[in-house]
Amino acid sequence: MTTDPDRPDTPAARRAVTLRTVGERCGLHASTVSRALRRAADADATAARVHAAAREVGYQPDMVAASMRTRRSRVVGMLVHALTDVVQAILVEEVEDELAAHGYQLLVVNTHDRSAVQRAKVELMRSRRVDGLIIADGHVDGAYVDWVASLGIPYVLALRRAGDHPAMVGDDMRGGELAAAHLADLGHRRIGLLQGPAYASTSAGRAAGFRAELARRGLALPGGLCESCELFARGGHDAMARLLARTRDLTAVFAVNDMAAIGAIGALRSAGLRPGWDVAVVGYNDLSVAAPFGLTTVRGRQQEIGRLAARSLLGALDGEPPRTVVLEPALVVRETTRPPRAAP
Amino acid sequence: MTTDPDRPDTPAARRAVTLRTVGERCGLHASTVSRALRRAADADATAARVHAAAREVGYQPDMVAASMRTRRSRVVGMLVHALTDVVQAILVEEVEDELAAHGYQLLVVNTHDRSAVQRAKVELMRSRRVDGLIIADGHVDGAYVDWVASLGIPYVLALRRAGDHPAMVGDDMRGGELAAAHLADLGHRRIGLLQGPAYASTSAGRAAGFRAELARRGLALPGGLCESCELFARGGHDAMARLLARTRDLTAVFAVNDMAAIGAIGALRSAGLRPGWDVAVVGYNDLSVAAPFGLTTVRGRQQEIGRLAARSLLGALDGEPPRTVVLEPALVVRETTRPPRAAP
DNA sequence: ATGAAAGCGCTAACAA
DNA sequence: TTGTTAGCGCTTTCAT
Repeated sequence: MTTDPDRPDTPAARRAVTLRTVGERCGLHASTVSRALRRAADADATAARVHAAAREVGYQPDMVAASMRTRRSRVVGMLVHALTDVVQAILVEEVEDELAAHGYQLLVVNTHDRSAVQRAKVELMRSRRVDGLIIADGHVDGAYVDWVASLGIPYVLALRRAGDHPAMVGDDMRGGELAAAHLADLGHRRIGLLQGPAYASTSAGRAAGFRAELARRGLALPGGLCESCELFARGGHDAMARLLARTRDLTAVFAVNDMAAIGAIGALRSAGLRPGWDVAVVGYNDLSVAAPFGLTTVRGRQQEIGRLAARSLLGALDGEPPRTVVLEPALVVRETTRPPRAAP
Repeated sequence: MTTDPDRPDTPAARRAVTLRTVGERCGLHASTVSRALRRAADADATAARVHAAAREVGYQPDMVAASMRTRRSRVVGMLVHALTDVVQAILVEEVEDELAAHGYQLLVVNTHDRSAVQRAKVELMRSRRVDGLIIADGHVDGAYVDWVASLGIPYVLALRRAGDHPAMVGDDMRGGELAAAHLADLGHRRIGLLQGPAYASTSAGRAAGFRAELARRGLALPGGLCESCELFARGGHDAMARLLARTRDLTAVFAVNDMAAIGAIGALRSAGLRPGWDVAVVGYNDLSVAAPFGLTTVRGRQQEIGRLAARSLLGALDGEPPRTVVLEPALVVRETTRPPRAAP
């Protein structure tokens, strides 16, 4: 292989192609090259010359070096509790797309909602000099987010709120009300609730709104009709099974997210009950799995939340203080909700 | 606020706490501090002293600077086609956990399986000086991965294979055979196929194995019983609907992934057919949604694939050449497969 | 407009 | 063991 040290432009032979390399190629100083490269290729004669030379020697900017010098990494950190929660995955996907469109990259971490992990990973990301943080695993007790805020790094919450920290969220309380109102309007009176962890404002808000709306209608939730569960299919399945083991005297159930609802549907079928006909089911989020299941649900608007969170953080990096945005939910009625068999 | 420039140890007042700061604090040179900090806090007297001083001044290593100096970023890049594909999310989650346990961080990008995006993002990650790449969006036509390989950066494929590039995958061909054998053994003769994109070795392999096993039994797939679809719920739903619009003369269907199978189940129900009883359904991956649906499926072992990919890349970073590992699939029989109504 | 020089924070050679 | 020095590749004064 002919490896001329003066022209290391075959990809395999490349070694440290820097601004200096480009400069030598076109007889200019590295600093001039740096400036010219920031201009468009057709801005002026030198810019054109420099861009051409850069291409010829296969120059690739070293963003690590640039980060070091400018103190801006153009990397954003994002904390999720688990990527396998489809809602969190949607957020990450939207955030990554939006950031990429603005020249930023994304460092994601799973925290499994464990506070020691949350803090450790924030520290790690700060070591990496991320420009800002998107927090999708916030806890209502503000300790964690308060701490992040105290670090002085730009941040914004997504999906879940915590205290008065800037957050892009859905109106979960309102969504819970919509679910309750819908079932009550259909004539249901004994309605079960599958709720999630209290530390997540999403599940807590939905459950609270649901209970409040029922109470407003004089239908306060009977004690035995509430189960806590983890918000994925198996969790919803098991919780519904436990509930049914205790009583079958119910005609509807609201699960605070779609996966739990789908699990519940499975449990109903196993128990010989037909979802929709024997027991109405309402979920939350309107994931794409909801439609083929005919699941009545509440639109969670997580794509928009992801986009907004990314844009909001980008804004914060430009000095605009982030504000909280609350998106209005909407009920999506499908086949799993019908009036009770023996409507009053 | 009292901001003593000599002791900027209140978090709010912190500004550039470097090794020098720590050194000044304990009367040692920055390089000595650097070395001491790499030792355990209880290794020796100076180590203890330095660790204490570092804690006092709130020192946090600057990994950007370290990367620049060492030419190792301790960041790994990962390419997925979409995070909202649960299988990809599982891979990312496992990879992130495994990398974190070894002090590495993860930069994820969505490529939507578009080759221009794949290349652009690989370049971006290289600019960021990632130590290696995990490719979960490989295409069977090797062009993309061949190109990555030519860059000389350590890499390993996950889930999908391409040419002879090192990959951690399931035996998709074998899995397709298992599905076909199971349905044929139950007595099904007219079996439909919902296949995915040909560029993914996963769907292509499963479909090929399925067809091969049927052929081996003299049950070659009738032309009208095959539909291509996008591998998520809506895609499976629509494909099944198209298939049913053409003919109802089938007693079983194999979808190359669970989400498509679930969509197909929805379409069957809409058409007044009972999944399992009127038309048997087999999926692929054994996602957690499969169980509450009673979906018969093939275990895809994506958690293991993610772990292996991460470990394999980590090994590659230590100089061990990665090897291809193929995991054996297993059939998981549930309620959506029964013998045909009028078994021959 | 371009060049020279400095320096971001770290680590690795080398020297003491 | 500890200190000194140099330099990773870039951007940004400052001079020219």
